[in-house]
Amino acid sequence: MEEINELILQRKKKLEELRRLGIDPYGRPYEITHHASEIHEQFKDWDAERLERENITCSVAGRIIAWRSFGKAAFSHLQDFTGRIQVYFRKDVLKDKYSIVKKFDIGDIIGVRGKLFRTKTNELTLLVEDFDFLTKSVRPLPEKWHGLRDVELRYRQRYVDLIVNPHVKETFIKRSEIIKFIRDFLEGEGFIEVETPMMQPIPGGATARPFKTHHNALGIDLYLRIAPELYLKRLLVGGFEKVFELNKNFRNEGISTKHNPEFTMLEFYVAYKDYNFLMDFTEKMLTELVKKIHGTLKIPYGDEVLDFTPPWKRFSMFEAMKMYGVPEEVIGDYEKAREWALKEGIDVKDAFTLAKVLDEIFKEKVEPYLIQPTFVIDYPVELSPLAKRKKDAPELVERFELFIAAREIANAFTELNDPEDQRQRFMEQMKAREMGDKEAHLMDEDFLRALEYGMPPAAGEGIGIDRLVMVLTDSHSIRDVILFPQLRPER
RNA sequence: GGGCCGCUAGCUCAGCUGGUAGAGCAGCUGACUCUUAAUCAGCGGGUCGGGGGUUCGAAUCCCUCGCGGCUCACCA
Repeated sequence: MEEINELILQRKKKLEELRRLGIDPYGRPYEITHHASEIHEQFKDWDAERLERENITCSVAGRIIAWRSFGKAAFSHLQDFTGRIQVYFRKDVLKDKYSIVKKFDIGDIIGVRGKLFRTKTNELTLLVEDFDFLTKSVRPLPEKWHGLRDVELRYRQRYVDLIVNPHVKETFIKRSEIIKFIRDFLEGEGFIEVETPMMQPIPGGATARPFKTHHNALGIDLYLRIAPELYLKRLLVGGFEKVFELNKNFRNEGISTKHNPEFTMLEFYVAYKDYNFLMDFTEKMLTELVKKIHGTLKIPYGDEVLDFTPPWKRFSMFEAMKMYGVPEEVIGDYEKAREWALKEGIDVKDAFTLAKVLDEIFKEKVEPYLIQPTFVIDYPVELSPLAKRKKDAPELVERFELFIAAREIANAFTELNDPEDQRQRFMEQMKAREMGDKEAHLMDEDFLRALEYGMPPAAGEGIGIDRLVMVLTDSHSIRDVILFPQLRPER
């Protein structure tokens, strides 16, 4: 995309002038002694006299983000990954080389070396004694006060967003810390990280529509996975007792502030445990995570304060519904439930069973109010074709969902390991699919074969990492926690 | 996919009931060796998202297409 723009032409002209002066505008490695924040950290308590006396020389490299020039001297701020540092150029120090300084533009990347001092206003500053030109920037950056506001540009040109909007970088650093913490925590608990197919012949493990692709050499269609679940459970059959996978899933559905077509999911499985164990485990893992990231268990989210202090509330799905005003008789009767839902203005036109109607009512009447961390447990079997039935209530399964800030953050259950029951559940899903439910699960004979070899009793959980990061970074769109969210191509 | 809102200079934004497209920052030229939204003087910069229509005349009104945001529906 070659555009003719006066500002770009001016900068390209300066680039040629640099070449004429013998400067490589796209430079070489540069040896630094400090990052910007390290200088501030190390010398924050040093006053002007001490800096003068001890004659500290250091070198930093970064992008010029501010420029104030006075003819024979200039102040600038350099920005590196860690922060900003003021630097000071003087003609009497740099002599002939000062003519190059005059060619600098905001956005250029340079390396500087010199003495630290404090200005009249006490700002820690580097008096440049020598510098190397490292990279010419031929495109003008957004302006210094307002930065880049246009959300479309922020997502399309995330590189610019990252340069000029500091909190964006902080969010993604936090994201990295969150993921690292989870990996470390699970490994500390004896879990093994595995990688299972992203391209699957039968997309399973979730109710969702997949992306389809094609393998030429094999001559088969494949699907980008909607979940790794069925493969991870095959590993339980194979003898793994604690496994996890932390990677992307793909779902061919709408895009919204809570949905990106590719998103990051943690799934982990533990043999010989049930969903009660997972609730305690999740509470422990997330509590420690929040403490690590925020240093406290009470964190802001929009206008709310989320309090992660354990123990978290635990209600059954039906209890929760009653608590939020759903009449008891509605919960046990399809016709009554449907009637009540319609009266309340809830869309149940595609809900042909009691469980589906109750699910709709729950989403409308309960979910929006689950601000504080809350486990909702014991779901209808029909909504959970891979979960084990409750012993004393076989129409329910041992399953929980964790809600935080009215978002489903985790979904977990005691795994169904009876191959005959599993086959029945698949059959029912096939029936639903024939009725037009495009998201119903597909029959997976190989998975059933694996169960027939025997999968130990186990519990498994999925945690939506992007949503968790949203909650922990006070982000209100999933696009703010995904570096390059999916957009329509530019035209 | 539906509804609402937006798209004007590199960036952030004005532009009224249709009448010669503006500001700030950034840029260019000049002055200036402790500034930090530096200052002072001068200058340049536009397919007003694209296309079509109405009109003597359209950034402005109408139609259409594109891209985005919010929201509803589906989902995690």
